Amino acid sequence: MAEDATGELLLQVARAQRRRWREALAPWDLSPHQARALGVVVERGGVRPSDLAEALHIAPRSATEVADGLQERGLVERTRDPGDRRAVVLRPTDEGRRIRAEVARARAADTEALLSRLTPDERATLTRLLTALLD
Amino acid sequence: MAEDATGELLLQVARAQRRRWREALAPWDLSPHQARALGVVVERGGVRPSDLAEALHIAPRSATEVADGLQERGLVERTRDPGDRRAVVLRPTDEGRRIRAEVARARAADTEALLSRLTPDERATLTRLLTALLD
DNA sequence: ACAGTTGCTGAGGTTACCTCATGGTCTGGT
DNA sequence: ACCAGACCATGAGGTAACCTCAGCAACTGT
Repeated sequence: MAEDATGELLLQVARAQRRRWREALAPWDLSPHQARALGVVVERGGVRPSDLAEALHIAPRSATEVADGLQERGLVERTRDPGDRRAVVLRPTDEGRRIRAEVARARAADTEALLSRLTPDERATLTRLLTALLD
Repeated sequence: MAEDATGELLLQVARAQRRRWREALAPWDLSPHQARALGVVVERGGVRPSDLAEALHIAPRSATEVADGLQERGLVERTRDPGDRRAVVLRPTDEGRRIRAEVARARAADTEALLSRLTPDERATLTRLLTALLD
């Protein structure tokens, strides 16, 4: 029962971080999922909905809806793939790139605030241990 | 940007653990949320829906529905609070206690499998660091 | 050249939340 | 001893984020 607490702790810390992130995202009225999707679109420059679905681990059909949401907010636009006229390519708008940069900054600051409780040494150790847990 | 990876890692590890847990729960056809609710009911012996809501961080109305789900499966039963005739008390059935014990065992084994990659020393260190992150 | 596959999306369903309204019950001040 | 106001659970009805299935257009291998 005592050692069980480590797993519980892990989830608790992750939950706290996710909650803080959700709050940090509020100013832009984006869900964590939308923010993540926007990140994928900006990073890759142009993504097909089906590839976005794979990146987000959702069904292809659902990526259409995520794209709808971002398009409504003017953060991405749908363009045609010249090499395949069936396909749609989601591209970030200037506004999308701008917002994504702001979100990334807020997110980094948030993580920094959390990890500032640890010394640089402890941080390195934590990174090492977590990496070991991931295979 | 490099230190950013620690926060990312934390979420990744937690996500992996949650995924494994969800899979471990499949044999009983319980959602993580339901398993958690069953745990609360069994641990406390008897809970009012509003208290369950607080424990699960959901609205009181939603606790009624979680209770419905567990009651349908015969894992909890609704009884009246003799001291307050407005109130309902959710109590575990024998089956509920049995399933909860099995789930707890599976969950412990699962956590153990994850943490077995670390030495006892590393585990203690991880626990210490995570605790520090939680205030 | 056409049968089968692929890419997106409309239609419609499920799940897990939510708020608001209602009816029964408790409680503190007078 | 009363009753105004708070409180408990739940019915009714709504929303967001998923899902599957069907359909249309466009691509591809033989």
